Amino acid sequence: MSSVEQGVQAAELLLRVMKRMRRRVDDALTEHGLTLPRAKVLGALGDEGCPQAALAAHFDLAPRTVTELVDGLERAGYVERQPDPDDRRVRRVTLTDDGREAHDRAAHVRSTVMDQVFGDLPDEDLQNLIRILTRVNEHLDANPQPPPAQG
Amino acid sequence: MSSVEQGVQAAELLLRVMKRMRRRVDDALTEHGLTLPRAKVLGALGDEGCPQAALAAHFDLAPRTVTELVDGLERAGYVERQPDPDDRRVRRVTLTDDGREAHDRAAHVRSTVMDQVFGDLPDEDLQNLIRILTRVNEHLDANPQPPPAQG
DNA sequence: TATTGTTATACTCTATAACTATA
DNA sequence: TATAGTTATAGAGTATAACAATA
Repeated sequence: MSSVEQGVQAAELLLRVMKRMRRRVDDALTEHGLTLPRAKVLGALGDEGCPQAALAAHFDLAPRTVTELVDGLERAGYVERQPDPDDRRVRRVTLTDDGREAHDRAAHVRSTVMDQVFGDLPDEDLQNLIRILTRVNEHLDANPQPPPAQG
Repeated sequence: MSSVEQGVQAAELLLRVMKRMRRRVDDALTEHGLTLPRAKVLGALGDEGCPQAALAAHFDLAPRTVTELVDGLERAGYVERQPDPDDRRVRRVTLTDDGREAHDRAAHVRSTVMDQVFGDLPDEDLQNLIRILTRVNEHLDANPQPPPAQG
């Protein structure tokens, strides 16, 4: 098999693993009243909260998208929007006690699923996997996405 | 580092690689008038077309979702709905010539991106990656998702 | 009765554009 | 002028429920 074909095969296996992992995390989070994007937002909130623009930058999302995610979390009672004393345009998103609990549950869900997925790999394979994926990520860093053709 | 922590680290790397791969494929498909789910549907259509229920079963989607995807492909001129001579309830989804071309472009996009992502890995790493991911998939097969708790 | 695919409805994630309040 | 976040609008993906046509 050629190297390109092997690359495609690896990518397909990766897609398959990811889809199943994602599905398991999604289902478990749903039972805990969360979605993956919302759980990530909870995870990004420190103790002092965070302006929405910082979330947009951190997750590379449009401001409107952050409004949507924060709306959902606020409806669920997991965050509150609080005024920023230094800049009246800013609304700081802060965790409620329920939000902190939800975040802890989400973290537990995540590590449980990761263990379900990778738990039976021998240490050597796990280390190899980490090394190879790190290399792939570095390759992606070094080869940014080409912009759309202009012609 | 514990094995569980390594599992979490591997999962995070995997998520990161996947997200970037997915983003590149998405962007390239957008330039070709497609989305990932729609491209997959195109790929599943043989020469004789396919009833929508078969697509729903194949991709594990609700019938309503298939209606939506096929609507989009039909608007783009990539598929047509044709009556089934044997069962008047059934609408067979068939590729148009444009649809065939779009599918070919999508396949090319996919393998190009896969090569961008994995193309610089040494053969040994690629083979290891394939072996390890195959094992993970087998582990997932052997450990189906537990149903939601009933208490 | 069961199946195919629809309309009706809804939720989430994502986005752009126009706008308000503020800096 | 520029920034933060909103409303308005849109499109994609996903779903359930009710329904019509057909088997």
